[in-house]
Amino acid sequence: MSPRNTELSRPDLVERALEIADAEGMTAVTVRRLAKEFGVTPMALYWHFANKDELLAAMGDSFYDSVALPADGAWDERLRAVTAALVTTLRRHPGAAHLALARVLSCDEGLDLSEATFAMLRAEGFSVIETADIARTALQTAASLVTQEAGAEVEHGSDKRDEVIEAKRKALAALPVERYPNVLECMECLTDTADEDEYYRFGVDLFVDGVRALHDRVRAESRA
Amino acid sequence: MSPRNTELSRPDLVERALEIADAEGMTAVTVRRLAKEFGVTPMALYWHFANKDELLAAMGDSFYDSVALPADGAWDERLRAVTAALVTTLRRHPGAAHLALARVLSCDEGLDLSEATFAMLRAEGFSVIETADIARTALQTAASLVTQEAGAEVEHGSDKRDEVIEAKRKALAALPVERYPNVLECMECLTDTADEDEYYRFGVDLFVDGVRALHDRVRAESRA
DNA sequence: ACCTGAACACCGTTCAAGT
DNA sequence: ACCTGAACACCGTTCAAGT
Repeated sequence: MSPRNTELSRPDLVERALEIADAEGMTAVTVRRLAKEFGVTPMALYWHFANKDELLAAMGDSFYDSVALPADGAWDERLRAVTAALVTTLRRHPGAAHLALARVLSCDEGLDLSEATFAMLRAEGFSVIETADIARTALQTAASLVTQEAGAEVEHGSDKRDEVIEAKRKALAALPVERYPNVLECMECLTDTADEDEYYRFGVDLFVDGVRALHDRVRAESRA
Repeated sequence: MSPRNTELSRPDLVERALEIADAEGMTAVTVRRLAKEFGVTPMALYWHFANKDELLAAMGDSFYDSVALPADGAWDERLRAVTAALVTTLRRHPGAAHLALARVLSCDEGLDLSEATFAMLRAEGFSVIETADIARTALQTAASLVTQEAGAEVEHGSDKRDEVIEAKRKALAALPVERYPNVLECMECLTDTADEDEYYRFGVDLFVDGVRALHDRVRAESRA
């Protein structure tokens, strides 16, 4: 596409791949397409990545570069803070956000984040099993919120998103009112997120509240 | 592969596709592969499905055929029951479970389930936005639990799963103890789910407890 | 109604070769 | 050290044709 005006590099390739994912969906992220973007033959990428999986892994890893781990405050506030921080990074590239899930325990930055979160939860009295589950759920919650946001429709790129959403809305609107009164009542919220900040706050709260309830049970049992 | 001993049909194709997904991962589910399984040319499938997306949609829809919607009990017990019921169906085909997410509001059975769940939440005083978010989270929670279960490694088929998990365990075990003491302590839980029932109970509880906490807040505010 | 044959525009990946 | 050319075994999908 564009003529070679710059050398290839892993970070540049990853960045461009993330942009393509957001613009046209992950299906558009192919070795050949990426090569074309850099004005280079497909096989050139194999010098920088062993294979496509390694490219996807690098894309996943990239999210953990910019996650600030909070050190102060009560444990539940810190848990909320990591979850919110994860949401923030993943939101930068919704189309590729799910790639982060498989990489938490497979890159240094992800491991650092995990270690800090684990330490916090263990110190608060959670068992190893609970700790693993809670930390996994925190990441999963962040990824789900970003990926499943109504109106995000992350599997299609930002190019075709509007028509996909419009089609979905039309399909819902055509539903029989007698049978699906509540679905129709919720139609707006199901196809569009009116207040994004509120949406993410709600989702993170739901998770943290659940953990807090569990925490209270754990404390109650240990006192008994 | 096998010679044509039976006619092609949508349900048979879907069933076989789900089996392939579990055995070898979703990447193995291709039009050509599926055709080969039925001893038929790839284009034969295009009589039964408009395209591959429609096949994937039908796979996703299939999960909602067997979800029992509970009618009695307290609202939180019913919410727990739907979530658990979702877990149960999705667990039948972990490799394809994520396909159910995009289809809740796009097939009759999914819509029926949604309508019943929405009605229950609305009757309990949740707003339309809260209702939509909670219902979405219930499904997402179920899917995540199934997909992210330690030792499930759903993206690789059941054939290569063991070596992938072994590799992951080895990588974690090689980590420096000074830097990752808590990760190492949790290693077992991160690579294997010791008690599956407990794992799912924990995950569903975490979600329902979160909703209950929210519910209490809603009630407290409406009284004020 | 249901399936095939041939063809097209894509994939990821190899390997030897160029500079 | 970094990239190319040619080739291979795959994809999904079309369209006209067979029965």
